[in-house]
Amino acid sequence: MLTQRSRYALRALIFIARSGGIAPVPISVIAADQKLPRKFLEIILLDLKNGGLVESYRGKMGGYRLARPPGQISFGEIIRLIEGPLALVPCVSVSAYQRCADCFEESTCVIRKIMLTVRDNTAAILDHTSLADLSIEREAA
Amino acid sequence: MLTQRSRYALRALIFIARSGGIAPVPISVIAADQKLPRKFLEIILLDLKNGGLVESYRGKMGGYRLARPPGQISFGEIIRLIEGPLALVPCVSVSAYQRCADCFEESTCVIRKIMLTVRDNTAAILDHTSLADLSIEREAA
DNA sequence: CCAATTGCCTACTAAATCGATAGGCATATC
DNA sequence: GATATGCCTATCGATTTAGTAGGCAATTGG
Repeated sequence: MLTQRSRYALRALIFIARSGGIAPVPISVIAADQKLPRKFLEIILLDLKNGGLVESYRGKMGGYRLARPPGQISFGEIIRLIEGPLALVPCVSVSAYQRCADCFEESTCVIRKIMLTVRDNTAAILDHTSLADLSIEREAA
Repeated sequence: MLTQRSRYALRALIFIARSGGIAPVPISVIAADQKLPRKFLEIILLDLKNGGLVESYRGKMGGYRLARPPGQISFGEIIRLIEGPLALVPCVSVSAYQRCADCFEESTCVIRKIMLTVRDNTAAILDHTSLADLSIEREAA
């Protein structure tokens, strides 16, 4: 399961993407609309900023904007940034590979084999879906 | 990422499946061969027993055996038992569905849509691979 | 019957993570 | 210079994680 942080991050980014004008969106607006704890959201947005997904502007009329076009921000990148690797075991992670402590031979490990398949499938989906792919909601709205 | 518990559970079960004779396998043998903390492994095996995946026998000549043929024990079932739901968000879990607290409309939620796709793909892989599918290792050994 | 070997049960613990909250400083706008 | 914004530091309680310790219960072999 994803942590609350990741879910909040996704909702905040989707909200920003949809509010997608030129004017930055203040934290308080995001928090109010999405019903997220304001102070907690601050921390998350700071992480998103440090991760290069959003830009921030201070002072009156300040707030947050996407750092790139929504089509270039994938769900995979967001989740990796906030949650960590998509892989279920370290030895199949691309972004954070780590050999298992007492692994005899990776190439013959059954666990690794199936976990690699899972990772590749998951990554294929999450990395090819971006904040621009919000078609369902647009139809509904 | 999976917890250590889940990884240990997988390794223990695979080891039991491979030692797959009539005689039960003692914890100490599993722990020694797989280099797992013995006492910790006890707890995990108890969970696997309570979850109906293994049977235990006490006393001399005691130990653990699979409760079913290896072909009927899937990776999905093991992971769900020890780790919890495969789903990344509760609202797409089949085994532990839960509506999101402040979800307006599930059918139009973008996050839900992609997470459902991920879950279905993951479940398809993990539920259709069982302890009987150890072909790679057999080839190598 | 007794000793050895095995699983089972209870309790405990140290460390990390999770989900926040509080308060004040820095900066930009009007 | 008041106000609205983001930024930084610190703290907190609850839960989870990854174990460890010690002894009781049952089964088997001699």
